[in-house]
Amino acid sequence: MSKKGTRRHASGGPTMADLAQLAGVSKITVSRALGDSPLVNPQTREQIQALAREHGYKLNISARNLRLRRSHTVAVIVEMRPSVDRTMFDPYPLLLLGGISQELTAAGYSVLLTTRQGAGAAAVRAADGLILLGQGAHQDAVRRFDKLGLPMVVWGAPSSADAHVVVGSDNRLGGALVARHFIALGRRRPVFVGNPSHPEIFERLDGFVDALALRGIKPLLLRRDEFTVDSGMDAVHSLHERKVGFDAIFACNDLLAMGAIRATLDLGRSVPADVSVVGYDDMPLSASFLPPLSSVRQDWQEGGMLLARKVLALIDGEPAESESLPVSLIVRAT
Amino acid sequence: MSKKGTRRHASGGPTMADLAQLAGVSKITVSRALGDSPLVNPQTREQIQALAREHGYKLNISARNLRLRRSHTVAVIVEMRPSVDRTMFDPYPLLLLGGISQELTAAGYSVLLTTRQGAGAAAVRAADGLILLGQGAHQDAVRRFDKLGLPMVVWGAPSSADAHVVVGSDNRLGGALVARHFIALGRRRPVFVGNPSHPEIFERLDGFVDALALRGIKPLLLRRDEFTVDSGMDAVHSLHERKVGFDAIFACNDLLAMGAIRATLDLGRSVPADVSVVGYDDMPLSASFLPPLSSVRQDWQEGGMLLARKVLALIDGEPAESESLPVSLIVRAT
DNA sequence: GCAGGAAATGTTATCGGTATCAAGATACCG
DNA sequence: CGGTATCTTGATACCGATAACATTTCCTGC
Repeated sequence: MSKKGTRRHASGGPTMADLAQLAGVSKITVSRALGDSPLVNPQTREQIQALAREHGYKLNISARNLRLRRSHTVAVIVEMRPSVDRTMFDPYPLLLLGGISQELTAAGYSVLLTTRQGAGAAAVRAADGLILLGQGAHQDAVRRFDKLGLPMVVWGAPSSADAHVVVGSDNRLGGALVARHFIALGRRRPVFVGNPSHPEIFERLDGFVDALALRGIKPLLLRRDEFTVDSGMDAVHSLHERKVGFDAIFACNDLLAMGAIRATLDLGRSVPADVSVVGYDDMPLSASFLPPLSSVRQDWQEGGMLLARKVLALIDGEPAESESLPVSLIVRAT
Repeated sequence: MSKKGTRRHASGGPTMADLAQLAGVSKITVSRALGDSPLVNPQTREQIQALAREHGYKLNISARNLRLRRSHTVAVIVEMRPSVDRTMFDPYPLLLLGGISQELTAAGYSVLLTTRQGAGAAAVRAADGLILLGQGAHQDAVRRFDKLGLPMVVWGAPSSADAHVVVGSDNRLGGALVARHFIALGRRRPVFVGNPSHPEIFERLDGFVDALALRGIKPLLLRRDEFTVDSGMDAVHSLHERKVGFDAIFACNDLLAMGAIRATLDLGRSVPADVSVVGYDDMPLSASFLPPLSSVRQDWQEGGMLLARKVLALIDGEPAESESLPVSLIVRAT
């Protein structure tokens, strides 16, 4: 009596075959009904869908992926190791991930998260596409993944050397905005603080230098590898010790900027009367810093969504080009 | 000449069947050889593995998962929407993710990242296990995922109401540490600033209150829903307006603490001479704040790894219990 | 009344692996 | 030398879905 023929699977619920038997139709009809195919009679479709709900039917993705020869998955490879290369060490990557995730799930894709180390896993090679985050300083890594031959999009600064699609915020523009701001304020001796060996930072510097050059101004480059408050303070102190004059500071991160401001104040000079300071990233804290910090803001979430849209385009065989997102200068008290 | 018989697949490389043909053996032997099964002749195995390398063979995970009836995947569901509920809005969740990812990939599992919104996707139901992050304020969401019947582990504060496995840092201990610190300093009128409707925060408050009660001290609860500097300043100002006396502040986040300190100084009182302040999370900036902020530190990465180990245990049918990670009070100038 | 066509459903094969059971080869035992 | 144990390999079926082609049913119009 209890032998109905269904629910014979140790683990997992009913399959399409089970539903088919219950509904008295064939597997393929169930498949079509659940996929809202116009090929099935609306009535039949309703009936089958109701049956599926009732029995808690769950599509087996592995089977579908196998048959369709695609995984409906995009692998996101991040550099998570907290290191001097701060890129993945602050809040923003999470927003980036959020944007990616939002856009991909909306398109019916899954997000497979991996670190560079774990990226040898078979699951990554099975992905339909790849998104690389925080690999800016590792061009070799980029090339390694490129060899997988998968549609790939990279977050960072566009590089003329390689031909992959790069999405990033417009770091050159960021630098230029700050330069123009300084020029408008009549500053003559600006300093750039940061690590230009990182491609994105280099772009900022480059845009900064170019825009200043239009007025015949040549900024001083003060290289600092760590993006911390202490490092920012240290930078200004070193300027003072070397008796180098300056009236404006462009720090390529808000923490550096805060340190620079504090050190400047320590030295008895006023911000912004004597020295203008602009940071980068506009972290939430910056607005409440004393004095409120001017900073360049980039839209990380939008960046994530754009990354996602580009891979999806590539996956669908459509062309996609590198793109830079606009940034904006938030002028506050400094 | 170019027709070798293999590589007839439009997309993707050779399959086991191809290798089998090349090696003159059967599919199953290839499967065994690549899986290092002791059933195959070592010589045959070498030969087949060499062949696989040479032809760039890639295992098709979907096929394997289908046959083995498991996905080797753990879904991580996060609350990404930046909201007043700050949980997923600061750097730390990324460290959590890092720990999770590291541990799971090491175990040969993949990490599927989803938001709560996208969590209806079939891919999530196909996962072997679930990890929930930042769902503290949404017990209903937890229950919803619980219904999937998958091995599940939640990050947050343990709840007596539900029976799932919870991993979190020991928030009660955090509160108690701060309380003891205040007691040792001879403080008598402590204030707690934060939003105790969030379970984790509530635990901090609870530990704080209990430890103070041992000395007959009853702290003032100052509820603040936003975890920002401004909110912290506002909190202290409201105390002042209401002419409420206080000599210690426990803010459940460093930004609140910074705001509180600043407002206190604005009111002409000294930190730490007149008022002691302790924050939570020990963000990188806190050490360089002026004055350097005392804060409770939790090990997020270790938390992530622990979460991962727990799900893996559950997946393997082993028991797992809720666990709290120790926290430590970093005493600085405040 | 029957050809022609649209609509609905079914049959069969297939995606790429792996478990099961069977079988051939080789070695070892008394 | 027959019998059994060990090692190695293979044939077959199957996981659960879908594509391609086949079939049936039911209309429509001449």
